[in-house]
Amino acid sequence: MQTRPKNRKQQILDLALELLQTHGFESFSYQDLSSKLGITKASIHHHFPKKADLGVALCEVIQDWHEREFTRARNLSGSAMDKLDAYVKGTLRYACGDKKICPLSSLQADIASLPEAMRPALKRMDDHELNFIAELLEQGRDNGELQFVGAARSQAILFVLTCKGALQYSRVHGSEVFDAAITQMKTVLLGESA
Amino acid sequence: MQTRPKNRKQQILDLALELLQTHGFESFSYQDLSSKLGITKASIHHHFPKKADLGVALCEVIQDWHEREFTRARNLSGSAMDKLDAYVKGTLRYACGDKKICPLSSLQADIASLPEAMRPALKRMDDHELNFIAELLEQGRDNGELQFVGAARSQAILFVLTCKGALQYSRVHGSEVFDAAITQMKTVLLGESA
DNA sequence: GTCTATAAATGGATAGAC
DNA sequence: GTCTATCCATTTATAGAC
Repeated sequence: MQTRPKNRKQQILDLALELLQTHGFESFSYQDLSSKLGITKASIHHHFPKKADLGVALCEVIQDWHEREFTRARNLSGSAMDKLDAYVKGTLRYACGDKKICPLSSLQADIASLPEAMRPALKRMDDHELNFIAELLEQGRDNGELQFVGAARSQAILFVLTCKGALQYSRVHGSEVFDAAITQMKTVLLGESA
Repeated sequence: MQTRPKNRKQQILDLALELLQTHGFESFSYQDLSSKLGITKASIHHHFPKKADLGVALCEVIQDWHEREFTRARNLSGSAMDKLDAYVKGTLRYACGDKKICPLSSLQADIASLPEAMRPALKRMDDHELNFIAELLEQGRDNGELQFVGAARSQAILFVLTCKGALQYSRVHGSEVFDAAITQMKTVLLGESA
């Protein structure tokens, strides 16, 4: 309802994140941002002088979001599967929607053209996420709730790749692919009894 | 050794495919092609007037490659797992290498900015590939070699997403991720006895 | 913080000579 | 089939007024 938004910088970041997830970092321009926000390109440059600056700021946004979401999922009172579900449905699916993919997947796809400054941040976030999922899986196996062989980290890789790949496929083929992938994944983890 | 290559058109397509896998369709230019091939942009336009034409031709190249590879894998005398392995190591891994991802993954990532004419081709190829893997999985389950629950198509989704996601991750994090993902995947399919 | 104006580079594309 | 030359639009980025 406010004509003058309290924080223009945040507004730019919000839109940039959306465009990152729908089009990719190299495929949206300051033009896109300025026209959709109703301000000029020069104004965007005032907040983020170079596109690499915007990219680094975007990485911080994603990192903060991950930390909040991981803490939220960890603190749930339910089972390990409930927490994994909170990650998949709450974090990934909610933040992505039908036309968006995971921001980290988007950055990975553009890796060859990405500003140098963004790469360490990307690696760090990927690792952070993988560790979080591995922790939940380990927990679930320890209390007899989940079943899988080998290192929790290996199973975490399988889990994360499936979720993110499912989002990418769904954007092209519809959400049934996402549902099929997640259901199959859960069935396997719960011991193949279904 | 020939100074005048027999088929310039094919040479352009070969390079374009590589750039598609390393940088993405929107991230390589006629400039890139021309400088690396030692001819001018105008010459590339002679063979492919618009970039969408090049894109459609690229889809045909990928489709042909899939058909050859799928036939090759089907005709192997080994087990279902051997055929899946031929797909993973022979088709995907060989064609992608350390710095390349699956061309279909690359196109999926760029879907929002892709020329209209390429989209139906992408959907068709994704389906074709999924059907092929589902067929191998079904075969393996029927002869008692592989174990999984539910529809073969659902398990095929899991399988394909894992392989392609692993390639994408490996480009950023190194090939250990690829190996870990594939090993874990196979262990699950072989009945979790390892 | 936002604007106008503009620079400098790049990308896709075409015309016409050889 | 390849070249030179050129066009037009877009993109990143900067200078300076308000």
